[in-house]
Amino acid sequence: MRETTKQQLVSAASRLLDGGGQDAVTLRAVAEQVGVSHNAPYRHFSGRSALLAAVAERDFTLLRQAFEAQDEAHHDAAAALRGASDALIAYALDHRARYRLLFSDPDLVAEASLRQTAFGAFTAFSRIVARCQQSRHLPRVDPVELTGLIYAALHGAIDLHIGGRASDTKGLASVQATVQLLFDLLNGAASAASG
Amino acid sequence: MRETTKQQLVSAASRLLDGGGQDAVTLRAVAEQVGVSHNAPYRHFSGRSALLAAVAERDFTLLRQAFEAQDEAHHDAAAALRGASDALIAYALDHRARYRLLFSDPDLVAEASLRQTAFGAFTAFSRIVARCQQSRHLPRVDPVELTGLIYAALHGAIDLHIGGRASDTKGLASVQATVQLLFDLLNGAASAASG
DNA sequence: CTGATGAGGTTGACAATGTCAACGATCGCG
DNA sequence: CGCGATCGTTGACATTGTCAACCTCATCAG
Repeated sequence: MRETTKQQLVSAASRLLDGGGQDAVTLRAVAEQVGVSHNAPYRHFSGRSALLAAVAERDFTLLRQAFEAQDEAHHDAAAALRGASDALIAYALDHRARYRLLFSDPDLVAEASLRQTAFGAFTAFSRIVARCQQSRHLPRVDPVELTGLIYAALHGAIDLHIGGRASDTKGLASVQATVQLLFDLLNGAASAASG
Repeated sequence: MRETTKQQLVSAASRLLDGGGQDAVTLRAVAEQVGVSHNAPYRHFSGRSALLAAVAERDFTLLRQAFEAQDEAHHDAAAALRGASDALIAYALDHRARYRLLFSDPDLVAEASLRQTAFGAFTAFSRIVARCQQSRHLPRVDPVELTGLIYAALHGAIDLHIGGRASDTKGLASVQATVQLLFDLLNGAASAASG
């Protein structure tokens, strides 16, 4: 068996999301892509938002795995942090509408299981941050608070960039430069405190 | 004259946005609130997105004014920065859907004049950041980059909080705590570099 | 074998909504 | 007076999410 209809629906929704944004993801278009009738999705999802939640859940899991992979791939904690950040940035810029769905969609908070999955990605990221604190690349403040700060800065930089709310002149460099600046300054603060 | 129909439409849209989120802002509901027919809005706006853009434009101007007010009200640059941040946070938490419209809506980038207005708010904020650099409360790196970082962290913390993507257990404190941590660490980095 | 059961799919309908087209009033101005 | 513009109205239409009713067919108890 290749892919169940349910999985096909999720894949089709992801594709439409990448192609034309949120508005392009109509249940009817999704159904047509899979080759079923306009009401078939209701056999697998309670409605449109449940389908989008499934897309988000899948991608949050992929992100968590990407973070874990970076954590394991790098002996140097700072390199792991850069790798995880770059992975998130790359995902966001390659799949803007999907990124927005995961991190900014207001209607998605309802599903409790999705919040759990989202928190899983956050937790994987936090482990890398904690390693950086151990190796004194980051200041030794409350690890959860610090992860929250870095995660927020990353998300904010990405989101403002995607939305064209910031300077807008500098392209991809802008996000990476902002994040790099944060890491440099935090590194400076860590050195100041420990040295 | 109290308020032109056009202004009433913008106000009604804001109200609906606050009350029921993006989805509640249907052109028909807006028209009904104002007491005109379902097609009257088209005499003032080219369509739904143009109406939302007008809402965003008005609020961006209000935010810019709030930033400028904080800049002028505080002799201490650090206090001005805190005041401006608190103003943004308060606005965001009081008007979540509106905040999302201004800072995260993907369909709003089209309007060029709106980007200008959004940039105006950013610029007002950047002046406060520059003052903090002068008084050595913030490290003396590129002012635009630093403003971008702080703005991104602020937005990210707010957005993740509104969306319930972060720890979620700590309420309003979470956003303020995250921002405060950033300011403390940046202050530490500034002292390390200059002292 | 048979017949009930349930999962997965289909067709048809409906209400809400954004948008377009055509029509109408009201007022300033030649 | 009459003309045009501004503002508003009514009516219609396509799209879309969603519900209800029906179909089909594999599975499985008896």
